Amino acid sequence: MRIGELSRRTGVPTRMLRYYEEQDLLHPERTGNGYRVYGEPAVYRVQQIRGLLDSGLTTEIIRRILPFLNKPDEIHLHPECLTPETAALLRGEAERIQQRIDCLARNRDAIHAYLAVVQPGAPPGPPTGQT
Amino acid sequence: MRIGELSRRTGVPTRMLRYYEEQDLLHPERTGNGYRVYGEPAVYRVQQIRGLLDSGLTTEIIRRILPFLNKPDEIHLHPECLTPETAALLRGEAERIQQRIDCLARNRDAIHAYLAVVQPGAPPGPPTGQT
DNA sequence: TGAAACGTTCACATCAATGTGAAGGCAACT
DNA sequence: AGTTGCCTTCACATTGATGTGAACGTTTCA
Repeated sequence: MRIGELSRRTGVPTRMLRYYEEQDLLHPERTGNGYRVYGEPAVYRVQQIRGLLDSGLTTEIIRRILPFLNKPDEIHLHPECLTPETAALLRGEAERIQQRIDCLARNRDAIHAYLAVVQPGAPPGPPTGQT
Repeated sequence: MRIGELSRRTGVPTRMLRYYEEQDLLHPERTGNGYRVYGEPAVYRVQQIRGLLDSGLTTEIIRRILPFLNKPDEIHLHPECLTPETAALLRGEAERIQQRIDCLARNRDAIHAYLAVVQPGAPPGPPTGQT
């Protein structure tokens, strides 16, 4: 698919898709006339990038860990490609990610606890409780 | 304590502490000569702000949810203070936070799965495994 | 008293992510 | 052929979070 369709399917402006490519996060093919062409997996990949950016990771970090973030059933990188430095980087980032998770979970719980106190009877789950 | 000590104890530059105040996230007292004076709870509050900022929340969002993020044992806001709009905001933000958590957890797991495949024998936990 | 360490405000600079628009080529359909 | 819509690159602007420094008052301590 071309950039427009990818944009529509992900909700990410084309400007950003080009930016992510410039940042080495996406690597679309090109047709004869220079148009970018993306494969189907690009949709998930873009969503993944967006989620990580939204969670405070920088494009630089994402670029470095993205190659290792695929499903284990499609591990294409041979272990030889993993230098000790890279392993340390991955462990370090996993830890920083965990810290974010802890912080977010703490505050999510605090919000739910507050709502539970002032509005007993509304479950903390998906139901928005409009009615 | 004054701004310098708070900075030392949190690792956050004084510049940022002043900025957070400008953004209405901190509200220190002032001494006669204009010096900011922070209470002990400010330490935790600054760490909380940092964690949330680091996790992708903006100062604007933090400002709006911060009053509700304290321990339930010190709930000072009467339920009357909670308008339906505020409740909806809180639920919405809790959901956005949950999405971040899910995304981060997914990718943390992917990193651990990768490490487990290429380096069997190293636990995914805290031990950095330098030796 | 004078230096050192701290505080204040104000202002300008940077950096990453994103918005926006110009100028032009390509594709499809009427 | 012309119009409409998508694509290209280039470039400048904005926004939020930070860095940095000037100019100046305060506290502390030798």
